[in-house]
Amino acid sequence: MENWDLQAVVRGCNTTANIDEAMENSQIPYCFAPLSIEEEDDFFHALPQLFEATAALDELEELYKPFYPVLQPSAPPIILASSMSVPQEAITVEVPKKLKESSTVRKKISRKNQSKRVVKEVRAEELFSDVWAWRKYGQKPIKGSPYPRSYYRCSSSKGCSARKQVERSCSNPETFIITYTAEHNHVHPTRRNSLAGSTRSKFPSSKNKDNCKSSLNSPATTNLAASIEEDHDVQSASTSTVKEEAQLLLEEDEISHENVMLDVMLSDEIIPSLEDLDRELEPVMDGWFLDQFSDNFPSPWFNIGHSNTVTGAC
DNA sequence: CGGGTTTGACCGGCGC
DNA sequence: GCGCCGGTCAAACCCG
Repeated sequence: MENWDLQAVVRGCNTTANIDEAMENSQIPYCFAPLSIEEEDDFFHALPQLFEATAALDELEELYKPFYPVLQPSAPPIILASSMSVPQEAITVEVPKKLKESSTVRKKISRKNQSKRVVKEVRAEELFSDVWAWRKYGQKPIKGSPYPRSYYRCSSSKGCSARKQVERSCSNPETFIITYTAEHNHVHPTRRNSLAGSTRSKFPSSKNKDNCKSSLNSPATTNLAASIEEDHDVQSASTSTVKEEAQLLLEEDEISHENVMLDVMLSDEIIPSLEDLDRELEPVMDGWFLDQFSDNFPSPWFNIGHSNTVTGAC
């Protein structure tokens, strides 16, 4: 049985001024992996060629912009889908499709939006680490790949045409290829997930005979990750946790004060159970988390709250 | 009831 | 023109 690592916290609010400044000066998209402070210094001093590639990075950043969260002026930067220990590749793909005029407007728009794509390769725990809420609308087996491709559209805002395809990498089954298409037509999502009705367990007891998914219900985003596992016949512990979700929400609360009411509502649902979980699992998880990630994050970020993951009980 | 996932059907693009 | 393939739709169902 394959055990997925806990879904890592891949989005951090780095509040240190030097890091903010470094990120701005370097023109590196926030979605790139965070470095420790020491690594960061080494990074920018030892790689002059990096700055020669600024133009290329600018282009990359431009292509990434649609997927950036729009921050409040006073908000710290968000690191989107950063990698913990695995280098993250992000390439843009110009799709040279000769798109014919479609018979319907809807189809036309849909196809048109595929003219530019952003492809990322991420680990399972990073699949749904962005700030947007995604709703699955399809899944297809792909020829030449043993794994199906799942199709998601943004549910953060009605009418948003942003789409996301998730497919497990053939060459490295531990990673997933995420292809973003189209753009979000709204700014920061009002909620990370549309929660109404979505807190149901992905694994109802009647269908749960084969797996030992955590009984912890978690918001849709978590269920999406679980869905991916199930899609690929992977039995595992829960990859994400309500605890992490709560941490993310707390971070978002710092980012967007306009969402205070919504976050409070969510926190009310989640936090009490988290405290119980925390008491039980903290001794184990703190040690594990520190071992896993303390070397991969700048300490300011890490201090925000490192005990924000929970294992599923398998 | 509303928002989620699942999944078979449908449609357009493309190669032969 | 035909068939394959990928992307999307939408009905059915699930869940709190």
